[in-house]
Amino acid sequence: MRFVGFGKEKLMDLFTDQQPTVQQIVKDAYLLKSFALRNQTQLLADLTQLLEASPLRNMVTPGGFSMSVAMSNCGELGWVSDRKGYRYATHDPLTDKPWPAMPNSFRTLAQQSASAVGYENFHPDACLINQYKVGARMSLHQDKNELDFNQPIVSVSLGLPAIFQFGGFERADKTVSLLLEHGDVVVWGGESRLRFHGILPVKAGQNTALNCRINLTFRRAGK
DNA sequence: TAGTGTCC
DNA sequence: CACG
Repeated sequence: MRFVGFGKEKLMDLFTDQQPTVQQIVKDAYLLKSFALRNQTQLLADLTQLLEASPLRNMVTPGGFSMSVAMSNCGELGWVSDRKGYRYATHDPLTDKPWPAMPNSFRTLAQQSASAVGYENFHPDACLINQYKVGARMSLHQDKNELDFNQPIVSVSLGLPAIFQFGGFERADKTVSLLLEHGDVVVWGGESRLRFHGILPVKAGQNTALNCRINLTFRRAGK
């Protein structure tokens, strides 16, 4: 086991599991390196298709600021933000149509990721698609608009690398930083389900097929 | 506070 | 770090 010291709370013990690609972070949080690479061709094809139906758009926060991350959704429910607040909606406010169905390639990856770290009954009904162009960021926040915190969060990273910050249960708590690269998956649930997390501004990058970072976040939003 | 501008 |  390799201890990685991070500040006052010694937040992180990071160690390698039996599977060389799976690392556990703090409690009930896992990094699966390169886990999404196997099916990436199908994944990207499905992504392109569903974004034609529900395009990426920059949503507005309740405070009135435009988010630097462009978003869309697929699945029964989609996360939306506007001046009224954050919530899940069955329909895309841009098209007034239901969000595109969650492709099998998406669902399978999410469930396999969750199973790989012990969440055997993950049934996502929502997939938030985040596009980070160079410079885009996501400040520390909690995923707490879902109805059932017993199900984990599965986050899939594609394209440009980014630094993921994983914190505590208050915004000011010490955070740890993880480099998330193309194909990496982060899963957190249980006692870590409501930890603050965020993404530092994405830097102009390497020679990737995508000139941006795409993040797929799978959740059980409804009951 | 799922942001931003500004100060020291 | 204050601001809304």
